[in-house]
Amino acid sequence: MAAQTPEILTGILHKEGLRYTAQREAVWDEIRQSQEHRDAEDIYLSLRSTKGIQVSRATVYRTIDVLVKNKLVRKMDVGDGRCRYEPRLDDNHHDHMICTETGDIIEFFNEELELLQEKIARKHGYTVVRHVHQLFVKPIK
Amino acid sequence: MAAQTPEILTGILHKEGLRYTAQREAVWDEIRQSQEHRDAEDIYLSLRSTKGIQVSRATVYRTIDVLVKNKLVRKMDVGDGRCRYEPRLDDNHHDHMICTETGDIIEFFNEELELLQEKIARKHGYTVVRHVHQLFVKPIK
DNA sequence: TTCCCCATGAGACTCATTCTCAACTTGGAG
DNA sequence: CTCCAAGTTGAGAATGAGTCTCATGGGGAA
Repeated sequence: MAAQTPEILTGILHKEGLRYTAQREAVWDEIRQSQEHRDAEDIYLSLRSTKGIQVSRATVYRTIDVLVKNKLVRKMDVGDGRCRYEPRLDDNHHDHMICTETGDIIEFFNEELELLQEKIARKHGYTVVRHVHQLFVKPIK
Repeated sequence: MAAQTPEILTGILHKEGLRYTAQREAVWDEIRQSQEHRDAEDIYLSLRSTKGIQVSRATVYRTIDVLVKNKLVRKMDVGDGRCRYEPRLDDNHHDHMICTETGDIIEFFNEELELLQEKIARKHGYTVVRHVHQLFVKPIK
């Protein structure tokens, strides 16, 4: 699976008529190697400072767009003005729980919940295209 | 109920140590009288152009903050860069369904869903403080 | 090698929202 | 009634994430 990773990116870039460049690879690697839910500035700074890779904010954003469009990366808007990104490789759908005290982001998935959403939409004559579901929670003492 | 409305605002302002001003009343009236999910610019322009009330953007935002804090208004982030506001008077909690084709916003409430969320949070040692749940939907043909 | 188109970076730009600060009100104290 | 300290306001500057521009840089095909 890990061995396939580069091909996943090249395949997508090819499909989009885009070239495989060092910057695009670096951005994808940076997101892929992290389990965190990071914002664009984080990714940009990490590439630059920590890894010393020459890349611009514009390229980071542009590359992320491609990755999101092709489902290699999930984009989430926590409502604080900065979007977070997480790798979506071998990804099973899940939603997020955000701890209001620590900022921790916990992933969760519940089949029943998914079915219920579709059921609700249908009741109104719709079908669910996508959804945003975030639980802002606090620890039980 | 309608007769109580002014007192609701004065009470809240008093509790917050704020004065009851024409601008604050106008902003609350504007939001209260509408069933729509409107953005700040909408509210601002409506107050100015349509009703000819002298008010600034800063005051609109400042007043909305107070109203949101005191649960007279609900703030929702649809993810398109502008927050929407809706009155919360006599409000029963509900979530939103956004039609991806028309932009229509439909409200819904489902008890089972609410319980399920709390159950999920508890499973992780948390309790739900608030949540964001938006279904992006399209009509069934 | 040449040509052409794609890719990139720096910085300008957008746009919602927040902040600043001087001018204005106002509720009370006296 | 008058005055003052404190709360309010508006205009516009500032902020900040994200997007756009455009001149420069490469890379691949013939």
